[in-house]
Parts: sequence; structure tokens; C-alpha cells
Amino acid sequence: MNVKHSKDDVLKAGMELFRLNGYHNTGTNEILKSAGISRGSFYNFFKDKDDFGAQVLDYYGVWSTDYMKELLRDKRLNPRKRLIHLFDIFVQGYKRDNFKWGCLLVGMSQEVGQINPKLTEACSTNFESFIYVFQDCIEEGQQDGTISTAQDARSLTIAMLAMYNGALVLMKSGMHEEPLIAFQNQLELMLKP
Amino acid sequence: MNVKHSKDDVLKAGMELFRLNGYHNTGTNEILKSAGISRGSFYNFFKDKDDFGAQVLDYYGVWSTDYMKELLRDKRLNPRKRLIHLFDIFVQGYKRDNFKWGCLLVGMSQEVGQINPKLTEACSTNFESFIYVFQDCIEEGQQDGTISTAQDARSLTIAMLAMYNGALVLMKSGMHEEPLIAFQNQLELMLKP
DNA sequence: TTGTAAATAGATTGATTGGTCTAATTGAAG
DNA sequence: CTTCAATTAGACCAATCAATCTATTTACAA
Repeated sequence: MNVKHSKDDVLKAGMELFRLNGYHNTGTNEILKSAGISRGSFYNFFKDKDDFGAQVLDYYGVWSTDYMKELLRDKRLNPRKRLIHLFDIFVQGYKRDNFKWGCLLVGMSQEVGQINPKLTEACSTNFESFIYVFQDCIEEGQQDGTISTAQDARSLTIAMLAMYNGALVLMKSGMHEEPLIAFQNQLELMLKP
Repeated sequence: MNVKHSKDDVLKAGMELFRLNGYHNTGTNEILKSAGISRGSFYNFFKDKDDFGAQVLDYYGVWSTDYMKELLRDKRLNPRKRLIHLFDIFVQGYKRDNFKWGCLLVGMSQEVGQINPKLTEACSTNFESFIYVFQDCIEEGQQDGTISTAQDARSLTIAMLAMYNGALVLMKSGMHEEPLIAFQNQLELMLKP
């Protein structure tokens, strides 16, 4: 192919800008400049900004779940340790970049929830993907006895994801690593059988 | 006084609009219309939109912590049950209004984090107020043995607040009450000594 | 090479944004 | 009542927004 600027490049640029600066605070001009394409190309690829936003959410969702699945495939660790290891990798990544990144789904869902059905739906769908990936691992751990069965798999998964998302929120509001550490400590406690 | 439109009325209107539709997605015109004041009055009260935003955050912070403190003052319940009762009241409120509200601090911090120092600072300060209020109660419970001491008070508080914030995020992204219930179940488990 | 449709460039559009400005109104002090 | 500053009203402004439009280039089929 050897295409200079593919659609994926634009989605990647949008993903980074939306994660850093939010959806409504990122203008199309900024996206065009960052992706190095022209306005004509953008509107050839995407119907409008919302259509672009929805595709960015899916791009982020696939990109994230692929990485999560890869990390959770490592059978040398038991399911509980696999989850703890995954979040350790994630936390290290946030720390490495000085906590400037947030979770796109978290930010976007807060920004457009209840006012933009199409984007809200995309957030919801991708959150569900996250849940399925984590739940798979938690179910395996509950079956082999390495993860607590005090709550059913789905509830425990949602509680865990909620605590992680919330820790990212506190992190981004200037508290740095402290909420991430509190999350990791509590995660150990709540997964232990 | 008998003032028709006080500054607090504008702050309240802004708080509701920002919670519902986000900061960047709420124009000043919408605020003026909702508060029933003129542009001149608005810019007489506030230096600019950011100054208004910061004051709205403080207004929301005080309004919330006052309510939280009131609920946690009820000494007929032990500290653990007081916390569980508080979140039960909150969850009932969200349910009553069909999950349309989010937490202003959560939404705002995601929207302006890392790009608007003044507003980010206001988010951080008010989150800290939340933490202090909850931590007081958790410390009391750890001392009288009704709350787990597996984690120190501040870490446990942050983990709890993170899980609550994250549950609100998932709630607003269209999952309705399920994440709130998962949060409440997990809360019981993590507070129990 | 030619024909044709897709992709690209970027000027331009109308609507909306946050913010300013002047004039009118208000309210309290003297 | 008069005075004068504070408040309010709302027209207005430049900047920016998402989106459209036409001209041009590119890519590929015949």
C-alpha cells in the first residue's frame, strides 16, 4: 500500500488529542494538523465529528482490549496474579508519562453522557468489551480457587473496573500516583480468596 | 436582601448545566438563559468563564461535603453503617433522576485535567475535601473496630472514593444501576473488619 | 494514452463562541 | 431631590467552530 496517511493515522491522532484535551476542547483543525491531512480528506473519511469520535472510541477499545488480552494470556501466572500484573504494567505506563493520559472511555462518557446518544453508545459498548475480557480471567480464577468468590464474577469485575477508572480520575485531577497505589493495594485485598 | 437573582443562583444554574452537559459543551448564553440574568451581570460577578467554573466547583464542593457531613453525623449507626447508609442515599438519588446526573468533579477533572491549571486545582482541592470527610469516619471506625484495618485510613478512603467515582462513570455511560450495585456490594466487603 | 471516479487541498461559509462596550437603571448617601 | 457609583441590559465584536464547496490531483481500468 505505502499510503502516507491512512485512516488509522487520523484515528490515532484523534485518540491522543481526545485523551489529552477532551472531545469538545479539541477542534477539527487541531486534528487535521496533528494527523497531517487536509479538511477534504477528513470529511471524505468521516461523516462528521461525531462519526469520527465514535470511530476513535472503537479504535481505542480494540487497541486497549488487544493489549489486555495479550497480558492476560500469560498462563505462567495464576489468574489473580495476571490481573495484578496487568494493572502494574498500566500504572507504570501512566507514571512514565507523568500521569498526563487518562482513559478515553472515562473522559468521553463523562463529556457526552446523556447528550450524545451515538457517542454514549460507543462508550458503553467498549466498556462492555473491557468487562468481558476481565470477567473471563476472574471466572477462571474463581474456578481454580485463586480469586475470591465473595461476589459473582461480573459484579467483582465491574467493581474492579470502577475502582480502576476512579483511580485514573483522581490521578488526572492532580493527585498523581497516590490513588493508583491505593487502588493496587485494595485490588490485592479484594481478589484474594 | 430580597435580591431577585443572586450570585448563588448563577452558580447553581452553572453547576446543574455543567453536571448535565459538561463544561465545554455549555455556552455562556445557556448559563445566562438558565439563570435569568444578563451578560453584563455575569461578567460583573465573574472575571471570565474559567473563573466562573472554578467558583462552581467550590460551590459544588461545599454543597456536597455539607450534605456528606450531615449524613455522617448520625451517631445512632456505627461508622461503617453510616458510610453504607450515605452511599445508599446517594444511589437512591441517582436512581430517582434516572441516572442523568454525574459527579461534577469527576466530569470536570477529566475535561480540563492537564490543560487548565486553575480548574484542575479546584477539582483537586475539592476532591481532597471529600477525602477528609470520609477519612474522618473511616478512622473512627478503625478505632472502634467496625471498619477493616487491612489498609490505612487514607488509602482505604481513596480506594472507596475511586470505586464510587468509577461506578458513577459506568453508570453515566449507559449501564444504569448495575455498577452502583456492584460498588455497594464490594463496599460492604472492603469495609468489614 | 485516455477516461473516469475517488481522494485531496484549502478557501469559504454561517453559526456560535467567549468577551467587551456603552447606555440605561438602580440604590444608597448627602 | 441630587449625586454618583454599582449594577444591569443587551447590542456588538473578533475569533473559532464544524462543515461545505469547487478545483485539482491521484489512481486505476480500458
